Amino acid sequence: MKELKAFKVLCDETRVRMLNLLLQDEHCVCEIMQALDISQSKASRGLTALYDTGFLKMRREGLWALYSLDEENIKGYRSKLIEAVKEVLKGKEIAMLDEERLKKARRVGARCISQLNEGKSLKAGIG
Amino acid sequence: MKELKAFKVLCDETRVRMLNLLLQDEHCVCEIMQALDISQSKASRGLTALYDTGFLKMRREGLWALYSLDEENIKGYRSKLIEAVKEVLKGKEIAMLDEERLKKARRVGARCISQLNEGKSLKAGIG
DNA sequence: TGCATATATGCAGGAATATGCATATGATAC
DNA sequence: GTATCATATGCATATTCCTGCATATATGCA
Repeated sequence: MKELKAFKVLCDETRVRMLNLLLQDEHCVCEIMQALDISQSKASRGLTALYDTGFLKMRREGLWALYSLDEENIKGYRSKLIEAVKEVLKGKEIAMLDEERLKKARRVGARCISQLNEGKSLKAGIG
Repeated sequence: MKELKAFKVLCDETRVRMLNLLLQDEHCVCEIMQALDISQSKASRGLTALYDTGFLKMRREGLWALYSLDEENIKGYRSKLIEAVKEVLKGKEIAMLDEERLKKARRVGARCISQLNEGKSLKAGIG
């Protein structure tokens, strides 16, 4: 029963948090990894899993892989699952933290903002 | 995030089929195991898992453990998940088969109906 | 008391999953 | 071309999950 893969992908806290962030806007892997404070490989794998199960779509822009909700595909059981996810994360402290960190982690230039913030001697200009 | 256990319990085809059967009526372990054509321990564990995650309630009647939907508890994310399950099983061949077999597997006497049907020399009276 | 029945569970083997590390890939800039 | 960057992925390990088998538990009946 292939539909159960969609349930399975949402058993994982990291992936649920990712999906939650992507309900609103499109984001690249490095934004997500900063927002959730996780490793790059974890972020990449999680997003790929959500993509493979039909929740997300992806487009490339330069070096970035930009993931966003695949609205066209969010019908039937997937939309019910997303509603369930929303219910679960509603008012959760961690979800708010994720959103806070996401705000500070926008992809704005040739490098991710986190590096721009931390690095003192980067030449890259922004916006 | 304890709510994710509810997602996890529904990653398994057997448990999803169980829940589906119990959306309608109360049933004992032996009915479920016959309906799904699975082992007793598998049936028991599956039902226990659905119970532990708040989908089912249970009452005892003699030797039987009678499981049914815990309606009181099916609010919020659990109800969304159940809707998702319904969507997934809607029109599925296997779900129909489960229901067919369930009809023939009612608990009606001192023994499960399956044994009553197969055994030729059982004294137990029915109904 | 002793036996039969329905259910629950301890255990073990095997399968599936998650994840860090290192590296590959593919795009961009110089 | 080389170097750099964002992302993806192979590998190895740790952990979790599933399930059959056997057995324990608990109830009912004689």
